[in-house]
Amino acid sequence: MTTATTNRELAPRYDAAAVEPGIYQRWLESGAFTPSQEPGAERFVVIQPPPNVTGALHIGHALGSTVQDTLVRYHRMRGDDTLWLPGVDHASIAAQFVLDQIIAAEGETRQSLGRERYLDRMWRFMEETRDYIGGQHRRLGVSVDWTRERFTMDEVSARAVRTAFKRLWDAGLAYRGEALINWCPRCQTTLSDLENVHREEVGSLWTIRYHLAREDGTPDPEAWIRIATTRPETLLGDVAVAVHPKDKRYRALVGRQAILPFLGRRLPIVPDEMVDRDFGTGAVKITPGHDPDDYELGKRHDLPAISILDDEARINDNGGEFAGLDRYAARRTIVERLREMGDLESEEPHQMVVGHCQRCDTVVEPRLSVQWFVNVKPLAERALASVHEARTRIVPDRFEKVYSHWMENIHDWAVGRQLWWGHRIPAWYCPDGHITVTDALAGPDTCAECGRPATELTQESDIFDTWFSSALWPFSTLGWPDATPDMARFYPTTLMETGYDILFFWVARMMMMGLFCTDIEPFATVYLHGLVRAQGGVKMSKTRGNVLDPLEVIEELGADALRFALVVGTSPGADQRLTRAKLEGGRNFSNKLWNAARFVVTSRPEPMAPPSGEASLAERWIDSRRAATIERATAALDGLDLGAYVAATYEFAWNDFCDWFLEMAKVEMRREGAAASDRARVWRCAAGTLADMLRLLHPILPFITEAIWESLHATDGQVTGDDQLLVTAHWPEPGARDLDAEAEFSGVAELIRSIRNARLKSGVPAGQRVPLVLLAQETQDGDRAERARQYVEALARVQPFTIRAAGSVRPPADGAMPTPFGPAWLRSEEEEEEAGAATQHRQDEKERIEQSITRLQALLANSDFTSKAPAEVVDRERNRLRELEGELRQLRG
RNA sequence: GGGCGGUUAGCUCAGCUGGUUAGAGCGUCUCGCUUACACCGAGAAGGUCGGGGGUUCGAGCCCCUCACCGCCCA
Repeated sequence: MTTATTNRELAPRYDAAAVEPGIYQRWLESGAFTPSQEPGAERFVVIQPPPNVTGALHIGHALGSTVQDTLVRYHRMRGDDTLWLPGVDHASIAAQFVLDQIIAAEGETRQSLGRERYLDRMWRFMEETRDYIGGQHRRLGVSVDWTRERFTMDEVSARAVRTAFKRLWDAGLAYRGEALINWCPRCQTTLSDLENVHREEVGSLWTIRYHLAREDGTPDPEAWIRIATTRPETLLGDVAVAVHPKDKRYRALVGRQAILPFLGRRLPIVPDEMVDRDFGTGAVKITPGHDPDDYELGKRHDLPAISILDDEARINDNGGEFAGLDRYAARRTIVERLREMGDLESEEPHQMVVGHCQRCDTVVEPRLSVQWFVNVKPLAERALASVHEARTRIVPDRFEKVYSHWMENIHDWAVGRQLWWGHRIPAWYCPDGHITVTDALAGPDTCAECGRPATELTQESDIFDTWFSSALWPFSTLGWPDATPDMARFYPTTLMETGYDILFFWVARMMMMGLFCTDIEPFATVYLHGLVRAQGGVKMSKTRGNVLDPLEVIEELGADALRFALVVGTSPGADQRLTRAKLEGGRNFSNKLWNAARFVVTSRPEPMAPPSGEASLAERWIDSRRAATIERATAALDGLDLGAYVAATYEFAWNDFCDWFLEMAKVEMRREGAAASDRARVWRCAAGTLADMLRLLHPILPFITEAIWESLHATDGQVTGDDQLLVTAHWPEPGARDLDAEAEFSGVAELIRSIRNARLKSGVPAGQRVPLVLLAQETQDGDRAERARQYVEALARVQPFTIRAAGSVRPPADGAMPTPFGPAWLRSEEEEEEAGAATQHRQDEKERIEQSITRLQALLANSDFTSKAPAEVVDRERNRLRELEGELRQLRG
């Protein structure tokens, strides 16, 4: 019957690269990823965090997608109405950063192309990267519903953005106003506080003399106040000098004026509590146009704010003779000039914190500007209550504190960006200064205040911060603001899975905007995963050259291996190190499964007799282990603990199924004279267990389990049932545990392990069969040992295996090894020679047992323990002591 | 400065509401091609659970304190 075997021929090594792509195609064709409406089914809805269209997915994306896919596949198998909706984010500042570099290589700039051509170019660029990202996702195996794929720049999203903004405007929460904002001179745009990344740097602290003004307003060459600054170039924008009101050194100077070098401006010396007396000289220059603290102080003292820098951080016309110099050139020049004038007292190295552009790392410039803001305080209050009142749960829960702290100290959100790629703010200005905000995609017909026709209105050129559209993602993707069927069916969503590093950027804002727009929390649970680091705990970065490209890993080791490695041994919210060894562990596990399946598939009895007869110990035991594993795995997945889920299924597959059950099943199936019906029954058990194992492992290892499922289905359709594809097969039910079988098995396994150990210690060649005598303690031990005979003989290579009743034979003079059934020794009854090496082993054993006995006796003699500890704990210790005493008796023979 | 997390075997990490002798993978050592798998099998060695103090019959787990590493916020 060669046809059957060639049909099922499987290579001895699993080749993931050859198998995986075809499987993904089959899933797509089956439509498995599109939710099938099951009336009354539980819902499980995940909206995928949209990766930036700017580049490729990195290993962090792979982690998020693996976690989501694992949970989604699990819920799909449970029969839930499951939707995982994919999409990408337009990432305006990041996208422009990348595209600017591309066109720079062609000798173009954003400005030289102009807005329209630049945006055309952007759309083309985006199509390419989007395809690449989609391809990466497919290789990873994501079971997203591609028919619902969204983009933050598509029209549905555009409507959502406009509608949300209009509502904020109508509610008085959106406003346009002047404020000191974070400006990136390279990206040429405002940044939100979150995009301004603070970092410690070593700079200088300069001490400068500001001469005091004489009566006639001219500087007094003999009198000055010493101010300390880290940014001398900003003195061009100084409007005052501030000192602490209680600082005795300067009390006499308060109310007088100093003269600004170069420009001659009179600077009042003002008292303010903000000033740190211990910093520098205790006197600080005040530059409201270029420092947030000074800006606040300026408002308190009614001081003007002067801007001295242009868009590119060059000194503007307010800087007099320094106009046109770059900020750093201006700093050098000004310091030099002060030195020449004798007004520079000192320059010292100074540790300070400097803000950098999150995207391009340029030093951010605080700058006075008119901007669009959203007052998010009222939204934050609701978002805070949602978490406090547990309508949304954050996992792990320690992040609730981080979330709360941020929400409680929230600042207005600068939502405008001076960029081109993004949603343009839907505000129109009329020549009279009126502002019209509309949610109509076509724009307003007339000025909302004076009725001027649209032709006379001009639209705001700023666009929205990308995170503004991202904040609407959980419902804009489902068709909001329209009451679409998907909104009704899938909103609010079940789970938001993302990295803790964007808790503020994104999760917090989704909560706020979700509540504001839809009056309900956008998701029930937020699951935050940790960072994936390289070996040694360092961040992966291109400059370090330690990045792992998901596609390369997938091509070399398989998507399943990558998925496994990303989840094994992790706990929620914790950072992890991804190493080569872990990835290989994933591949090795795949190969193990492959070979176990290969054995099952190829060992099917041909022809197949009707299975019958009583289940063997191996069958009863593996059934019970399977039940236990299903319980563990299910509980772990329900608790979002993927590390525990993988551990449970891995142990079951490798230790229980492969190492023990299959070896025992071989014994039964290969036993000479075994009835065909027994062989059939054992095989069905093996195949059925394998099938459930595949179900259990499918969420984390979707490709290989599907591949094996296919061959199992072809081998014996009865095992796989009606389910042609594993992806839509049902999650297994635990069934009953068989604790008797588990107890009996552990005795047998213990016996086998003892014999193997003794063999090795005695130097018996591995292939050689050894005689073994077992002295059964009690009659039932003899029965159990007899039942275990076939396993012991095969798995411990024993021949002959002699079982005797206690007292019928004398153990050898050097003692015996203790086993759960009684003392045993590796000699036939006739043999009397010493197995010398074993003696030391037994001596070690004896000492170990005696120590434990002493410890337990002391414990049980302690009346505090016996009276205060729970009864079952005390009983357990008593039993343990009894067992140990038994073992010791055996050892002594 | 405030907050959070971490410190468990050589490495990477688990360890549930405190309850037997603290586990896994990799690595190491000893055997082994026993017809699923050497990307494997069998066996073994390896830990004063960061230091100190406390609570408790009992602490890797709870409390206090110190040290070091990392992150977030200001």
